[in-house]
Amino acid sequence: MKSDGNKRTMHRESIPRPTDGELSILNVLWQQGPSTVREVLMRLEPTRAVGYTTVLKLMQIMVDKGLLVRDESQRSHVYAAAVSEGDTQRQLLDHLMERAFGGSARKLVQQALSTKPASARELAEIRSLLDHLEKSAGD
Amino acid sequence: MKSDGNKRTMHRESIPRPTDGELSILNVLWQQGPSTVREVLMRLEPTRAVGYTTVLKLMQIMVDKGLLVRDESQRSHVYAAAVSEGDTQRQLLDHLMERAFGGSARKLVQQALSTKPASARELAEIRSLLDHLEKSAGD
DNA sequence: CCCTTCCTACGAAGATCTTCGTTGACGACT
DNA sequence: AGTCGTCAACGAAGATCTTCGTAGGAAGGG
Repeated sequence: MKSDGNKRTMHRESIPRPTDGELSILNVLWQQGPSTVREVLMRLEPTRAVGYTTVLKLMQIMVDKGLLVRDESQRSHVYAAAVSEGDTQRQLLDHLMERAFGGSARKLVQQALSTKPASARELAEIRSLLDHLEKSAGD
Repeated sequence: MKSDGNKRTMHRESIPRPTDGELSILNVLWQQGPSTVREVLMRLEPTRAVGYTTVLKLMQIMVDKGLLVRDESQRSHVYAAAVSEGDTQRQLLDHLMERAFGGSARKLVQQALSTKPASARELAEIRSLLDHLEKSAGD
């Protein structure tokens, strides 16, 4: 019995921001593509002390939340990220910008750059990005 | 009876990252300086639906955590931020950078700038910051 | 003095996040 | 068929965050 019955009928209602634990799982899935719980665990274990059922539970919850999708055709279910890395980064960044930087991208960027100085090449890349933005920004 | 007895003996053990609720209170204290619970509530109410005791409790917990300091010499205790806005921003940003951007400041900055384009003046300010950084960054 | 108002302190409830033990099912191997 | 390893499902526990009701003390006015 497939128990839960996936809530296909559930309205898409914006997907919630992932927690730190969820993000560590998403990072694995973004990096290595669709994976089983075991495969995610293998990747997580070196850096985290975490049990199999813990990861399983988390990933099941993430399916409910809409963060992951699951393929149950195999005995070992295969999970995949249902949200893109970029969208997630944007969402988390926007949230932080609002809560801690008064919505100012400038303050955030300045803080980010002064905290962890990038390499000369990275700075050049950012500068290049600025060039692009400057063309379209009217103030 | 001062009840709790401030843990002067407690080691300073790094101060925890503030939660969203705590951040909204810190924002008030950073903006208007040391304030009573009532004063913080006044500032919060327009945008949030929150009760007096809720804010009181939160601020008391924040004192325990080391996020705020309290002056009890008045009947209405006066609270002040014990952490600077910049330090807090840096802490939150570093955390997000690690968890969601693989520690890359460049990716974070690019995402931030492309999400919410700054004005021409802001871009110029960032460019100026880059000039400074380039001088000191050797890579 | 008593009453009203404002304050702190306390405890508890509900929500969410994280963790894991246990159970029952499946599959392969003997 | 019996055994062993692996898996999903479930439930429960502990931690943290947020909320607020209630109680008791302090201050000020009548």
